[in-house]
Amino acid sequence: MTKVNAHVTTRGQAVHEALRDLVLSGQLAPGTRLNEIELSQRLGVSRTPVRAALTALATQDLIDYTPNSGYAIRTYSARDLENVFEVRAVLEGLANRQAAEAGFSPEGEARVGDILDRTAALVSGGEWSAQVCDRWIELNIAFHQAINRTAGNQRLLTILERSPLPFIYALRYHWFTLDIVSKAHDDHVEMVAVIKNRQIGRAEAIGREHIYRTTKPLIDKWRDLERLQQQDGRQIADLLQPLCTTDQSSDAGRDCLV
Amino acid sequence: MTKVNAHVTTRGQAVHEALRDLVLSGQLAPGTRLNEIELSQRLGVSRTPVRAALTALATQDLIDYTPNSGYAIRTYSARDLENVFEVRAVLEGLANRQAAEAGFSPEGEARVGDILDRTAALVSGGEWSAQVCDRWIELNIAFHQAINRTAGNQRLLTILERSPLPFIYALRYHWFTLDIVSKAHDDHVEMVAVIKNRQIGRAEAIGREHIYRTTKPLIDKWRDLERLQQQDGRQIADLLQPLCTTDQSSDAGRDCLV
DNA sequence: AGGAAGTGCATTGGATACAATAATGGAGCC
DNA sequence: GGCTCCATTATTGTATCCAATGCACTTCCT
Repeated sequence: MTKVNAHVTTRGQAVHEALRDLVLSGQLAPGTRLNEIELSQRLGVSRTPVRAALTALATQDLIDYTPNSGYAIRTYSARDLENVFEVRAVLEGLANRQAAEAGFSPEGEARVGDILDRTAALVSGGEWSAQVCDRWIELNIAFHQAINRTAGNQRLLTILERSPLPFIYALRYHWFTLDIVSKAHDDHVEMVAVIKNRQIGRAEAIGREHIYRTTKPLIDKWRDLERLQQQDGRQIADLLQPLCTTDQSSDAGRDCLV
Repeated sequence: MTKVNAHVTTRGQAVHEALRDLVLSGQLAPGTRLNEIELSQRLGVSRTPVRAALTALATQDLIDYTPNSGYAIRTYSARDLENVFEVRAVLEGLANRQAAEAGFSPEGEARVGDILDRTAALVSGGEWSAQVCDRWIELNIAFHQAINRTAGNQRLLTILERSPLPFIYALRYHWFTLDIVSKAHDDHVEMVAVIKNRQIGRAEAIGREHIYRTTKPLIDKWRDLERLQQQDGRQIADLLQPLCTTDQSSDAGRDCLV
């Protein structure tokens, strides 16, 4: 789709990004083994850069690694998800607090305002489709990036950007509803106002709460899936399939890197 | 010293641990390039496991990586350090809060009590030497591990254990004084009491403050070094050397892994 | 028939050879 | 004398080969 690989200089990095997207897209069921040879053939490179990428991904906890056995798509329990978001909540709280302490730069304020306007237009439109949802996700990511950048904490920025909401992206059209998205937007508006007013304590609290509120539906849904799994004896992967009917066509066709 | 490598099954993992210790020990000056061939010869393996280890360490932000150029010991500014500890503070706060929510297990409570007793004995002894300091560091790490384990948040545990206080260990004998260590111990005692009483809000606040208090002297010291660097035009590495006169003999002699 | 040991295969781990890139030094030119 | 360009060299990036481990299947023994 887009030519984002301009800054990539080595095959290892290119494979790293490709596999990262593959894992995050949720196209691979949890537990799926990642065969080095298969991946290298699929990507048109040797095993060496594939192994480098797998090492990096495993270090980031995006995939599981078992010595002398290999790599596999990570399996998340509902408890795992809860933990991930609990951590993220306090980190976003910190980001908001530090953003309120630092205050917006003129450019940052303009950018955030622009993002909010676009989001408002999208949400108030009343219609909700896969395209709109994807567009909203983009704006949402851009918004949080802008806030986190305002905080001026490089370390925090790195951690937040490196721990994306995992494979859950596959659930996005079921997770995000117009209702949830509207509430999220209200949160965003309030966050910006509080940061502008330099209300440090409130900024942190709102940042935290925003994550809890937004992710609770997802955790609940995941817990339901776990329950179903135990009742039916089916794998989560099977239960997940019916939800993964979104267009994966756009992601196909990038078998080769060069 | 100890036989900790029992769980290591591949050379790559062994090299990873060895290089990790090397980096964290602070024996290498910031900016020092990590030559793959040199490292492989020094460790008695080929470049392959060395590269795997370097990839992992760079992913963990313990070293810098520049494509087609190589890896180097990371350089921390005082601001970087501050950011690292700001993040750690909120994470330790979360750990304490969740520990207070969960409460101690009988074994956990016994273990924490034991650690506190030993620390109290060490601190109240009144004497302070490199050996005592090292012993205290062990107890300190064990204490925080015990607390973090009580929180029952695997994700949090992983992040905290993977972002150790960087190469600063080299400064430990100058950073930790009997005064600071005593105050830290008082914090620990209070933390345990608050967790036992299930005072959730206080637990979080104390966990945060504990990190801020403990690390502030280090950040100040680092900032002084930066100032000296600008005045004298000398590199931080040079200014750091006089402080690194601790016994490095114990770390020598592990040139070969097997 | 059930279990345990052994054999063969698939896959990962490690070493080495080769290619590509960047840094360094010197020589030539302005 | 200084600057630029080119060539050489050192180092990283990639591919391939070999070794070692683990797993599954078979087979044999009880």
